[in-house]
Amino acid sequence: MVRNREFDPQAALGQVVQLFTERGYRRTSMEDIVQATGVSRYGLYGTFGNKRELFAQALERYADDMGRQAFLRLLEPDAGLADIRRIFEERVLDACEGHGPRGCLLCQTAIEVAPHDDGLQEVLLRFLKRMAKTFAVGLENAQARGETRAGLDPKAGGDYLTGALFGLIMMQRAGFPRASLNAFVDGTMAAVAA
Amino acid sequence: MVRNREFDPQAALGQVVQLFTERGYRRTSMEDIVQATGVSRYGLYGTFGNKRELFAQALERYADDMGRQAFLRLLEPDAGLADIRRIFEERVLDACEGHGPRGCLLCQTAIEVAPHDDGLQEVLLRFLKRMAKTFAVGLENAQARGETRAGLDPKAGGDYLTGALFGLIMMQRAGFPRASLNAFVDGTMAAVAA
DNA sequence: CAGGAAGCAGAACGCTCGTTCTGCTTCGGG
DNA sequence: CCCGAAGCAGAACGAGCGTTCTGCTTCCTG
Repeated sequence: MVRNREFDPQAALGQVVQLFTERGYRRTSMEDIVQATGVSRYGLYGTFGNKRELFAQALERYADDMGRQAFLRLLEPDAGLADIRRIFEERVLDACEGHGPRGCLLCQTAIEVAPHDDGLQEVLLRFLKRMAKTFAVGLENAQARGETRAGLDPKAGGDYLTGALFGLIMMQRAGFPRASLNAFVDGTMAAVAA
Repeated sequence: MVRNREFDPQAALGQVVQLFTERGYRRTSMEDIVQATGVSRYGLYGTFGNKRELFAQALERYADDMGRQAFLRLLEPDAGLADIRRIFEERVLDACEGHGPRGCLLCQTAIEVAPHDDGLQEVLLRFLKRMAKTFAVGLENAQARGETRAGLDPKAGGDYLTGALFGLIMMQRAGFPRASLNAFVDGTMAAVAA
């Protein structure tokens, strides 16, 4: 060990996440990644392995960030439906304020990669199951305060909200106007609210 | 005009739809299409144009079939929530009975193609708007018979159901078990039912 | 029945991709 | 202070892609 690395792997991985999220797996070339991160091929292959492994690490990173930023508050006992709604609304705002729809790496993976890569399919499903469980905990908290509709099973509701979030993201990517996205969020909340 | 074509363009396009639906745009090569359809490159380029135009025609065909097969009955006056539910349930059965998840060309387009191709984005959005409108008509019919939840706006509900259908398909592609898919369908119907 | 326009199969072309290799630069340890 | 392990930039390679071209076959038309 003599010469030191000139780049920060975590920062580079963050930019890789963004690239894959916007363009998907096949449309993002290693050359694109070299350009965007400023890291040499040598550095990329030495630090992250090949393209597939790099994608896997980006996926892991994306899911971790998502869990930390958006979903953490659902685990607190005073969380409620408002916090669930906020996750959906932030997603809407995120795309409308920002420079066009930013996409979602989990969706990209589900559609483009997972059906052709059993390993990544397993990883993806693990993240989604965790997301569904977190939603379920949020619903339990909401239920304890009587916010949810009668007869709602929190576990089933967690699966439902997970799918609904992806439906929203899909509408975004397809180019639906903001009014339609808001209608979707309202409909989703109507499915679980009292 | 002397020598006759040896293939049926409509039959070939049907197989192309299947290929793009399963593998997506980038993962499907013209060589794959030649192999699957048995049509020569000459025939493909002469009849359909290049790959992008072929995809556009496959998308058109897919949306037409979808509209004809699943959505037509929603337009009849005696249609109701049961018919809407059946669209979702058929989608669930389709993937579970069949040979693995078949995917959805509209989802593939929304995720993989539309964000990078304004023309196809417009085509896609046109189909989805039509789908939302058809759902809305179905909801109006259901509303007239008092099946829908109080205060439901059929137009907003149509947008909601469109996004929900894509959420379901995404869950399918991600590998969610059938129980989760059923939970999603139940949740979706709970959002619109009385 | 013969000419030729149109369809066919497959070779070929130019390009881009993921990955590896090469020669140079850096800088801690003896 | 200099040796060499490790990082760097970019050339290079083999494979696969979308597309076009070539030589042959078919069969309607006059």
